[in-house]
This record gives sequence, structure tokens and C-alpha cells, in this order.
Amino acid sequence: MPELPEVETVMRGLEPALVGQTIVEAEIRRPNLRFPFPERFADKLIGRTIVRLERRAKYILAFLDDDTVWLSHLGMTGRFTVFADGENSRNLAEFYFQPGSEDAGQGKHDHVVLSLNNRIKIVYTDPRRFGVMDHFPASDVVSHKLLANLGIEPLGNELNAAYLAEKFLGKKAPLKATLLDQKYIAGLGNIYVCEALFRAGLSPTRKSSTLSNRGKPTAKGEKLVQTIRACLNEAILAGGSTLSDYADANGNEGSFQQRFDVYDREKLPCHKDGCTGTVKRLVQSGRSTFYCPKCQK
DNA sequence: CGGGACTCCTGCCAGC
DNA sequence: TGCTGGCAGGAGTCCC
Repeated sequence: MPELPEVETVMRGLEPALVGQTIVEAEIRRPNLRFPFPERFADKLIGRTIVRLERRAKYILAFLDDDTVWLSHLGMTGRFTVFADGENSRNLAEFYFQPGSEDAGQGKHDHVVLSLNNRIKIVYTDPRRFGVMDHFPASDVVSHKLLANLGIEPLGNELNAAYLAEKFLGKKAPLKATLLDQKYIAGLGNIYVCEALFRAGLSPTRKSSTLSNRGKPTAKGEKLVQTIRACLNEAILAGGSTLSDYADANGNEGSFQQRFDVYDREKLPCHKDGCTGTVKRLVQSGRSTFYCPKCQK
């Protein structure tokens, strides 16, 4: 589920339930996700109060009251579910919440279960286990292995045509691949790259360097910056995209998938006004790309 | 070094 | 109906 808009949505859903609360129990139900959990992970979380949440790229950072950070990444199939009983759920947004129950967190792929002092339970579920959790001093946020090499946030001011012109100068890799590379722009994933390229009328196969005019910004780059921002902002407003709901969440699901122009629309007509093209699927660095060959050049 | 293939893991679905 | 192969929102690592 998770690219930037989905992670942002998840974080916003977690905030009212977590911030200001203290972790009273932590159950780590297996040794690892993608990587091993930290040593004595549960002990490090128990007794800590969550001071605030932040999103960096596709990571959720929970800052704790002992100046440490609990980091989470949802991988492909990770999700958090908040279990709240009637009393304490009343003041929380309806989003993402399930009624409290005795078997909360007992599912086959429920790997981490936290109980908070407000009687809320937070369950992390991840069938494929491509997710990540870690815990480290807050002072290490900048240097942390997973965070140190991330590029700029696409919704921040740093993303502009000049940035693309500088970073993409001389880059031969296909534009699609470079936009997916988190060391340039952090937070984009397969869906929103496809969608932003469609809106910009740019082919995923063109060389990245074509958005750079000997290091100077281009109109195409300017357009792409706009469409990236628009896609992400619209998706956040829609609560992200929900592609499968086998976890059967009770809460609201995102709806941006209903507005996809190209993603998962192979062989369907191009949405662009006046374009008679058909959406095509191709594989770039092992991943599906959807685009309209007729209007994306 | 840049670029691409491979890898982790489970579930689902189309096609036979 | 049941099996098989392909594919899935990510990204670190390895190899050329």
C-alpha cells in the first residue's frame, strides 16, 4: 500500500492515538521483519512516552521521551491497525480504527503489538515482511543508515526544476528509474511516478538527462515538478490509494486508486482529452511501468 | 561509478 | 476444482 501519500495518511491516523501516550506493553512476535528487530526491542519501548510522529520519505519516526526514535517502514504490505474500545475511541478520528477485542494482534501476520496507557492497542501486520523497524538515539536520525542517503522531500521547497536539472545532468538512466531512486527524491513509488509522468506528458523511458539543459532548468522539468506535487497532494487528500484490503480494515480506505490514469490500466483507453492512445505496460528494472505511448514523449 | 538484476516473503489471481 | 506461474505498493546488495 505504501508510498508517500499512504505513509502520510497512516501517520496522521496514528497521531491522535499515540502522541502523548505511554507504551505499557510491547509484544514482538518474531525475530525479524526485513532485518532483525533491535536487541531487547520490547524493553526499549516499554515505559516510553511518544512525544511526536514525523514522516521522512516512506519512514514513520516516533520520537520518544528518552530522546530515542522508533522507526517504522511499511515495505509493500505493512499496515498499522489501531484497536480502541468504545470509551477511548470516541475522541479519536474514525479513521483506521477497529473496535478493541481480545484477539487483537493474534493474526498470522501480526508481528508487533503495542499496548498504550490509554488502553489502545497498535498492531503492525505485514504478510511479506518487507517492512522495517528500528530503535536508536534521536541524535542518529541524520546519520542512520536507512535515512542518511535519502534525497529531498517531494512536497518541500527543495524540489524544483533547478534541482532536477542539477541532479539529472548527464544521467542516462530512464526517467522512471531515477524518479524511483530514493536518493534523488524520497517518497515516490511505482504508482505516483507513473501517474506524475502521465500528467506531465513525459515518457518513462526517456533519459533522465533530458530534464537538464546543461545543468539549467527546463520547462519539462518544471511541468514534472508540478505534476509530482499535484499527484501526491491529491492522493493525500483522498487518504492514499488502497489496492488490496485483505487485512479487512474497518476504517476508511484511501480512494485515489479510482483516479489512476495509467497505473494498472494496461490496454485501457488513455484518459487524456483528445488522445486516442491505449495504456501500455512495460517492465523497467524489474517493475511494471504503465504509460500512454501516444501522449507521453 | 552507474545501471540493472536479483533477493527477501507471502498471497492472490488468471489461465490451463 | 486444482495446480502453476506470474505478479504485487520497496529497496538493499551484488555484479558487470
